[in-house]
Amino acid sequence: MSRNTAQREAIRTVIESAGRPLSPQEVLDAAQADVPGLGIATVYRALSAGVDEGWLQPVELTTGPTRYEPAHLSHHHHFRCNACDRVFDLEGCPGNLKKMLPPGFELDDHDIVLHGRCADCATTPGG
Amino acid sequence: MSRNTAQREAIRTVIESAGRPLSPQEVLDAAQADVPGLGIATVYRALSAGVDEGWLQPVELTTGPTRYEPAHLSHHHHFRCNACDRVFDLEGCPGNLKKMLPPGFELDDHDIVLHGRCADCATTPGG
DNA sequence: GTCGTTGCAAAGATTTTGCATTACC
DNA sequence: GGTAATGCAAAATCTTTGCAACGAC
Repeated sequence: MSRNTAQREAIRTVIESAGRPLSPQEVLDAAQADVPGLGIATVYRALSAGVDEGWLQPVELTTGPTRYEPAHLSHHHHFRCNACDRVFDLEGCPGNLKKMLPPGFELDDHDIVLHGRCADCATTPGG
Repeated sequence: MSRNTAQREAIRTVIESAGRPLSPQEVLDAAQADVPGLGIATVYRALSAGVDEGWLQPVELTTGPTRYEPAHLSHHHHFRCNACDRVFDLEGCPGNLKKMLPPGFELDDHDIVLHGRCADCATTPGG
């Protein structure tokens, strides 16, 4: 039976309120505001526990470390900003990807990652 | 000026004849048939040099290490087999991904990775 | 009090770098 | 012969694990 520690509560709150997928390091940086002594190993363990418990899902990207976001979100894809390295959720899905498969291949799942500049960075002249 | 060493020639031959993107470890395993003493560091350096020289491109996937394939291939996407861990090239592209972007976001590039079982593994009963 | 959780540090795994030696041009 | 490239091993980065101490229930 899992316990409600200050560390895990802080980690969960950070993820639920982020509005976008976070990397373990981003989770650590944000959660340390609540729990100063928090260690990165605890973050990894809490993320792993969250996935096991079902409320958290990993977001595998083509760039950088795995991010994590709440599992209650419906099917969607992701955008990574080349300037600030943040990842954002996108709505919609092109669908009909089976037509890309060679004969005999079976499709289970798919990932789509768009790259570019987020609204914040697109309006920044120098960045 | 770069030199034509047996190591780099073996590495390049392996990649050009593979027909699918290879990981550094796959390149090492295959190229060691030609150059027995080949080391992994040499593979990484040769791959990096190939990207710099323009004939090689990295394939970033949502799972596992970066793969590499020849740069002369036209726009395409990838399929990773969950059973044998190999990656295959796919033809086609859904296109019209801009409609997924939130307001103010700028699209530079995109990756699509399909997951499932390749033709070889789909017909294997137990695998 | 029990036992899941934590924080530190050490260990893995993957990729990069330092350096003396090798070998292409 | 000059110098890019190699191979080994050490380092760097990211993630996992061991273990003694802590603290939720």
